[in-house]
Amino acid sequence: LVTLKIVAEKAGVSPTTVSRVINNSGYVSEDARRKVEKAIEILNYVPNNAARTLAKKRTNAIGVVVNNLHDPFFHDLIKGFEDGATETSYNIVFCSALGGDVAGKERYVKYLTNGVTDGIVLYGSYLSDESIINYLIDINFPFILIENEISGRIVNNLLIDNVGGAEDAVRYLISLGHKRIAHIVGNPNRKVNIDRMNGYINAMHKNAISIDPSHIKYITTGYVSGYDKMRELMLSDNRPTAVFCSDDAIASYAVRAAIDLGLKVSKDVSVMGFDNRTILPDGYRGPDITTVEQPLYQIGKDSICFLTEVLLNGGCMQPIRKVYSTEIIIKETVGPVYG
Amino acid sequence: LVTLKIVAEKAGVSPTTVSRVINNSGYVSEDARRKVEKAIEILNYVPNNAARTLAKKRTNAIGVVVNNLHDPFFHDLIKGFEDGATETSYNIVFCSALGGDVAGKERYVKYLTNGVTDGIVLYGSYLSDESIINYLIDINFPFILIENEISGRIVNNLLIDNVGGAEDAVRYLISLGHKRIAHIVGNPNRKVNIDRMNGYINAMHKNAISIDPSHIKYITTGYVSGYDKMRELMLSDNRPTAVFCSDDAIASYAVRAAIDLGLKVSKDVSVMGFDNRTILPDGYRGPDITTVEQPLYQIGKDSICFLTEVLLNGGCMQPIRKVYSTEIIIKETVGPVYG
DNA sequence: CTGAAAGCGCTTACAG
DNA sequence: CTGAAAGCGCTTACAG
Repeated sequence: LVTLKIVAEKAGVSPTTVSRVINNSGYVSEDARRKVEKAIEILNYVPNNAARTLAKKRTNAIGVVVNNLHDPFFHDLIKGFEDGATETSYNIVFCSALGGDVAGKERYVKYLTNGVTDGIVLYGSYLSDESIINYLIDINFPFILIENEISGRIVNNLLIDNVGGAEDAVRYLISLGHKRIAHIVGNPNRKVNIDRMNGYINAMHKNAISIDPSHIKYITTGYVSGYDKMRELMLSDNRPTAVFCSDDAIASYAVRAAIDLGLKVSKDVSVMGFDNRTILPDGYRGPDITTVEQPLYQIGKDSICFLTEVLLNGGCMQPIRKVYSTEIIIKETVGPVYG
Repeated sequence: LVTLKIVAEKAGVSPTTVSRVINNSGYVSEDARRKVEKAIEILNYVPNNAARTLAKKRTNAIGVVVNNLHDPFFHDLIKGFEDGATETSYNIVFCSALGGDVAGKERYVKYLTNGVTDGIVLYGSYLSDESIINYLIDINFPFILIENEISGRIVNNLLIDNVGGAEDAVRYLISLGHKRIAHIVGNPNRKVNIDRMNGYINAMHKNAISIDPSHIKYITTGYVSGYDKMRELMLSDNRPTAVFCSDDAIASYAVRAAIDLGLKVSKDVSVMGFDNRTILPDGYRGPDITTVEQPLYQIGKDSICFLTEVLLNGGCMQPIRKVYSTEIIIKETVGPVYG
């Protein structure tokens, strides 16, 4: 193993001087610098990060923690992280917890926050992340939270206006004449789904349309059960003319169900999603889903850039709070109400 | 900041004893253990990984390095890594280099190999990774290489039989009566594409079918140019009846081109891919592509498990070399030759 | 079963 | 411009 000390001996200078040249700090004579650089070259020396971290109390790395990194949902977001990475001098490492595994996520956070990164990006609208967030606050560790929030604690926050976006979506359906609008709700342990449901309710109330309680369906076994919920809705007595889903994955299954029932989507029934995912699960090949777009790429990129700023400015910074607005993307699954 | 020393004071024991209980090593009286555990609990102590790494020369982490983590191609592979992670006690961190950026990849490898991980999984069939691989060998760092190889150096290797898989694919086309079989070749700087091309050539030779040189097309601007290449093939004088593509992404564009030309895929022309990707780029919605499957999930999982073994057994282990075989997956884009 | 001491490989005041 | 020395927060022989 080649250490800084060995480099120093080879170069005929003190370890201090070697340190100065690899950190490009303090005064070093041209002559000394050349000797050190040559020794580094010859010995192929790379500084040990653990030792460096311990001495400097700084790792020069940022951690990104998500659930289910394999999910194609992350496509845009990861691209944002990657592009953010090219604009920061920090190394970026990703950690993934499977499913909604809080314990696994917590383990990674404790790992990353103790001498392996300087800051972390925590993604995910999980209510169950509260303990993790509290931990980060308690140890006063720099982090930025995407798409999550816990009441009463103010942190660096990147949010999407899910309530507003859902409200827009439902208002759009109403503008096309729909009144019997159903809602298929995703996992209620995720704040994002609760917000979107509230947006749905708001829009209905504001337009003085009363909601048939049987028109609100919760998925049970993941987004796949959007299929069953849609089927139930379509076969019910008070069949809705439009269905707003918590996300595109659910919507894709709703569309499949409608098609399998012989319905023509957008004509016989409208289906609207949320997310504007480019990649839908399980090889979906139905019509393109009318949806609400959230700027995931931008958020991913911003999260790295903002966190970099936070780290560089130390504590002397206003907490970041940014709410990204959404946009309706008209595609093929929504049409005017029949008749 | 709460350190081990503070815990020791609080518990009224020496730092040595605290270290023993957090590492569960050596003898500790029940009484001392209890006092230490209580102090840890009260102070909410978490050991500093950098200090630990420096002292133990062991990080208890594994790094996974890939290009373009955002690519949905990684879906199965990442799932494999994640599931592998649940079977090892190592923490897993992912790093992503954008595009074919060797410099970025090298930077991450140098970072990970110097006091941040104990071993790394290097994915990708890039010929240009040679310098990285040589570096890893030179510093004697444990790693496992997926889908890559450099001649003359023996390393832990997880490979896919790309030559055999491609040969099978082309033999399958031949068995359906095809003779004028074209090949659209992906980036020739990736070994995988060269191997598959060799498989194509082998199959043709073994069946004594001569190849029309104009039937071998190289993509130019990424998989999207599969579209143009297919168009050229379909409009050429000696139009092929079947086209074998280096991968499914290219094949998906070839299919798009055929359809846009008014051809019926599988009847007028057969298209075969490689990878059996569940998620095709850019919202592909054509027929399901007949292809060759590689067990990416298994490989991802195995890579973590094998590397864990290597790390636990120190140097005293035979190098790993495993070649995974492939399987033809018949879907909708291949049919018997016309007439 | 326990603790004092040295050491892991760096950095950073400090003195010159 | 340069270097000796202390220290970052742990672990691990070693002696008891």
